[in-house]
Amino acid sequence: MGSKLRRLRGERGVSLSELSRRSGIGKGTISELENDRRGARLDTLFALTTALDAPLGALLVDALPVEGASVAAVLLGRWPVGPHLVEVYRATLTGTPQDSSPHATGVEETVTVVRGRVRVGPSGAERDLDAGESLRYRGDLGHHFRALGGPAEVVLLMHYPQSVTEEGSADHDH
Amino acid sequence: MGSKLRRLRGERGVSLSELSRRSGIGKGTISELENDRRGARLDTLFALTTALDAPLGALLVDALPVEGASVAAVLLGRWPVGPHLVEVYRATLTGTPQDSSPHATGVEETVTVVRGRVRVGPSGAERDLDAGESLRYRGDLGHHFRALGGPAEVVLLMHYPQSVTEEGSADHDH
DNA sequence: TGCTATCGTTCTGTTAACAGAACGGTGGTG
DNA sequence: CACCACCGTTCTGTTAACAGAACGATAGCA
Repeated sequence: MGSKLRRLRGERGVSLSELSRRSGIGKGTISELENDRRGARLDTLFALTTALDAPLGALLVDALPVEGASVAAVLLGRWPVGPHLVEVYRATLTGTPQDSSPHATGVEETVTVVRGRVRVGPSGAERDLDAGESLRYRGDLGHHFRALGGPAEVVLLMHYPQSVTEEGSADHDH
Repeated sequence: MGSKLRRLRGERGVSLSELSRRSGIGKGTISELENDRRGARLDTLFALTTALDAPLGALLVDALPVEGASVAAVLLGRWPVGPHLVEVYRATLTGTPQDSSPHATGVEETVTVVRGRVRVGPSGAERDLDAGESLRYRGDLGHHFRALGGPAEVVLLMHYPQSVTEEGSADHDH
């Protein structure tokens, strides 16, 4: 978790001391959190993410592992639906085209565009979506992501046929 | 937060002592958490939600306030997109038809069905959706939710024209 | 070269989150 | 009634999360 906090702070270009000032959390505390020398209380994490203008989830879960440099994704939720598993991501797409290698068989994806314009879909059958539009396609074929014009934001719903993924941990090893 | 934990535990029909056994968290601890006599550490909340087979978010955020008895919704994420505000909910619909009074003007909703079959849309223009299908409609008109057959599960994306809603808090009053 | 500012880490004392025991309350059974 | 099993709350001692000070390191500037 500490690495996520450090990365988040780095992205914002904010020093540890300044984050301490903004959030009201002692800077020794933040330092030890970033170095995984401590677990954190919920209110502490909330104060930090608020000061960094980030959702709490950014610290709690891992980014989508399969996607590449032009997709930054944050897991919003994951739960079982019968024998299946559903994951919801909030993702930001940059202009660079992004090939996504096929996922496990049976995976279906639903993309809903929140901002911008996106070209997405299985290779050879891409479609262009404007903000507000949705597209559903099979994720077990190769497919593309690409923002048209400026950067775009989408909500990505992944539907896995069985819960092969292991349950996430609070990674509080200490 | 304590009330959410207590409600969650009640829904599962599990006693405080048994939750303590399952989660490895002392039952005095759980009792005081439920009565808001304490703040919690992240690893504690994670152990509890895991034992209750619920997502962490179920404890952190409030349920959708506008909807009624036949819709149980959990906020998965909320973030600003330019001047707008986007919210993503995971919702469970029971068979009873649910009228939703119009939201503020400009609100758009996107429903993606995850499980079951759902009749949804603005009054007079409902459509039936199977698992995997999506529908987008204006939320500032009256509209209906209704599971067909068994209970259904959907992901609900709300798109507000401006961020009127206040920022959530970790409600750690103490 | 000093002086100062800011960085991130480590140290110190306080506070509170925690486990587990002790407690009172309630319902079932002989 | 006594006895028992379990419930949820309150109490007690330990541990660690926290604020803030002290520290060394690095950089800018006269």
